[in-house]
Amino acid sequence: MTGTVGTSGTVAGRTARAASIVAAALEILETEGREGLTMRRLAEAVGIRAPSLYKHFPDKAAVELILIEQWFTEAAIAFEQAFARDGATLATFVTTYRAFALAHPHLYRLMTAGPLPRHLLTPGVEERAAAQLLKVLPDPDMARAAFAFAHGMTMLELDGRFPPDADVDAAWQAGAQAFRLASR
Amino acid sequence: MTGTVGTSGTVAGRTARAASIVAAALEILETEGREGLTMRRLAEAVGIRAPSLYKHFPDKAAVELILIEQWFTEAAIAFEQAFARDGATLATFVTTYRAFALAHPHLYRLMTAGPLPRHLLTPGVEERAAAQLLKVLPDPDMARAAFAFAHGMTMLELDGRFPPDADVDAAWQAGAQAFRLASR
DNA sequence: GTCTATAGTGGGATAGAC
DNA sequence: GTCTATCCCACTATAGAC
Repeated sequence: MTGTVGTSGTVAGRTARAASIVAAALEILETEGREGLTMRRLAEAVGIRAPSLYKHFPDKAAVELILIEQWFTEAAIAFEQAFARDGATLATFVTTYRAFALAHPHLYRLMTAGPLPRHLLTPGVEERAAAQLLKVLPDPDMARAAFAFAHGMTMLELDGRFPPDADVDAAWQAGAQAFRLASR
Repeated sequence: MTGTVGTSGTVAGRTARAASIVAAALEILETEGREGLTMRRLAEAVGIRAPSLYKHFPDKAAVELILIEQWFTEAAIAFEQAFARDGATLATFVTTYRAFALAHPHLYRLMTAGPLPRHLLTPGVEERAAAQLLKVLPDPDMARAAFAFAHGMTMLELDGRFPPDADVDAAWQAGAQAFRLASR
């Protein structure tokens, strides 16, 4: 039981081929980054020719959007599990945030680069992720500031912007401490 | 007295033509963004053909590097002046930081995207900008955290990632408040 | 649903004449 | 220092046969 039915069986409303395209896209993105994810490269990984991809997705953005949606949900689940395991604290939040981003740097960039096409996202996907932070920082403005801190730290870390001698761990902790103080 | 001497007079060690190329590059970058800045487009703005650019700069990266250097210095000056005028406070820092980034969004992206080629930067350029923040937040870890906050807010704001109903001003203030509390 | 062929666009950079 | 000509690369996407 793999969930497929013949050659056009569906899993979550997508054909098996479409699912394999998304899987390949994830693999390429994670190993080669966003520039590495081209329609030619993607087709090659799946074992077909590039034009055939357009029988399954209208364009490249559609493939990327599915990755983004999938991983918003993955992130929300990661936060939910971490909170259940280690307690819903700011420390847990930043630790989980950082670990997620460092484990999937290219995916993280894809998810956070440019405007979010909210009108194309499944409703609730974004809220589910955001709700986790609001659990530990109920004030929306403070929560957004803390989110910005986490995002900024992540980008600076991924982009290698901190000087070689910087103690990045300590900076994460200092920021968490600041927002902990402010939330009391 | 414009500082030029004949057709190859130098200003700060660069020829007049090279200076006009950099000026045009800035203009294009600010109005059309980083993708708009191509060697063809740049040459057109200067009034020459693209291959001629390579008589003045080894490659495109060299042109971008000069812009980055120039504007690191501009940013440092902006902070120094703001501190002198409004006092060296965290509030002045975030206000100046945000204003600078919003006034030059494409330049800001260029300056902060990807690894800093430190070995190519004039020594002291980066330090001068960083020193300003250390005046108000002497602990280097806390300073880095506050810098990450400012960078994150800026990127989220420039990328249009905040929901339409978010009070971005309030988020900036909340973050500033958090780091102010933590620095006491 | 897959293919071949190709359109259309754009980019950075070099060679060599003047 | 400028030009013309050109290379070589890459990309997204479409048309139409099978």
